[in-house]
Amino acid sequence: MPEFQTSPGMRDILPPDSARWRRFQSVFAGVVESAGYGEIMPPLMEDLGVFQRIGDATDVVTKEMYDFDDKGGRHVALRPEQTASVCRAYAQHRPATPWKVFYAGPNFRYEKPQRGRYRQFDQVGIEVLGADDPYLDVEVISLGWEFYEKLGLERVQLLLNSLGEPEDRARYVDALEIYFRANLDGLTEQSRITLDKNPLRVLDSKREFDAELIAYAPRIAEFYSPDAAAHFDAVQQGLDDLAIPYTIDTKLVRGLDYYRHTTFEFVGLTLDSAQNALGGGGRYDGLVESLGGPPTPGIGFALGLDRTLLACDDEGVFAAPNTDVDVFVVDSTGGRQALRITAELRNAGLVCDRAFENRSMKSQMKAADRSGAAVAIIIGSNELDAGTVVVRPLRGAVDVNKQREVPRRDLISAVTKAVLLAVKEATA
RNA sequence: GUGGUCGUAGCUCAGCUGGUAGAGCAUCAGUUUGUGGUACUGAGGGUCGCGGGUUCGAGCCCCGUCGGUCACCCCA
Repeated sequence: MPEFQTSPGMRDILPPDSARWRRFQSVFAGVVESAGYGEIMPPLMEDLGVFQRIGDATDVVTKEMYDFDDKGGRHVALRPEQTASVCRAYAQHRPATPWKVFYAGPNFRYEKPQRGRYRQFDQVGIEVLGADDPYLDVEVISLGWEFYEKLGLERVQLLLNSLGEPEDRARYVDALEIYFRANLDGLTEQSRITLDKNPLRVLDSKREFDAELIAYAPRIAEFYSPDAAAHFDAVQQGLDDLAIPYTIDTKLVRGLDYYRHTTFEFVGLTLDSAQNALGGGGRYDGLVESLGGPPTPGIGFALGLDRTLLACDDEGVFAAPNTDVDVFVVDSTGGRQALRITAELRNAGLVCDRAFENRSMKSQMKAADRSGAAVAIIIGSNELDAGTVVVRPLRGAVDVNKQREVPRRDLISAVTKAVLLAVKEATA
């Protein structure tokens, strides 16, 4: 065992997984940029207070923050999510509205790690600040939906709910609390603790014992104001217009305190129920204000990379991209020729690799095969003397007769032709 | 944070009721003195997560600890 390993919940993303991650983020960027979203890259670390605005009833804020005093005595924290940073940035820079941004990058939460849950975890997401239009809710949700489609995922379910206006939500919370307090016998110990902290979250319990009481609990829909009901209706109509299927889930209350109106979650149906949330979001307000900005409505979502990739694995879609090279240069004269030839080929736009340490030709050919290259360039003392190189197709059966010796100056054109031919044969 | 479970070569794992460590794959080399996929031969590679204890003797038993994983919790 090596002396040092990654800390718990932290890991190295190695090739070819790293290429998959990068493609994941670029597919996401493609989807949201097509809708006019620009990337925001907030710092990894902010004043602790920025994140405390998320809500002091949440574990994310109270127990899971990576916070410390920096050398200047500032109490800072690694971001546990990015919505708060986006709102802080809005309050700080005051961009024109609606401000549509997306982000991609790591967040940090000090949790006990599990599969699909890490202390450093990547999310992609979008936020829109400064517009309170139900059709914006639909746009945001549809972009998440479209992203899953682009990845190739099919077993994804969209759960939808509305928490109403803040006053609706408050009245509902009161009613819930009264209901649960009158029926404490029907709640598990855990749920009673949750009830003290945040009655809404009792609805989230997946414990069987709680199920019956939750099933007969008051419904948020009974508390909607006319405006809230109209907003929610418009969102549903919009989703219908776009033929995006959704399931109303009145028990869907998001983890963080600042949500109101529309909330939604994307669930991976192939995943175990405890870890099946691929992403979620909703409409919020008060957050910008609490960070020193003007009252500003916001909506957004965040999608977790890890679980989404697990879902992709389950469905056999969005595999790691092929990282094979086009050409592999075999040089049995010591390596200097390979140095010059690879430089030439790369200049011409070809992806190529070579062997080092002057290994035997057989060994270099093996490396060429392993590299996945379509073509090998071989140069030995004969070719060096004759001013030629050997162009050898590598796909298919081993057959020395398929290779050609060409003048050194025809290298680029001969290789390009051979690579194209190999690609054509592969797709035929 | 609480509980269950696992931790042997780079990877996946085997190792009987305790008797001083094995396979497959991978790597390197050779069979083939200039040519890859298959085959054959050989080589390198392990303080059995770490630390204590019991024992004549521990990969195996006991305690602790670290890490993975699962459930709870929380959440993406």
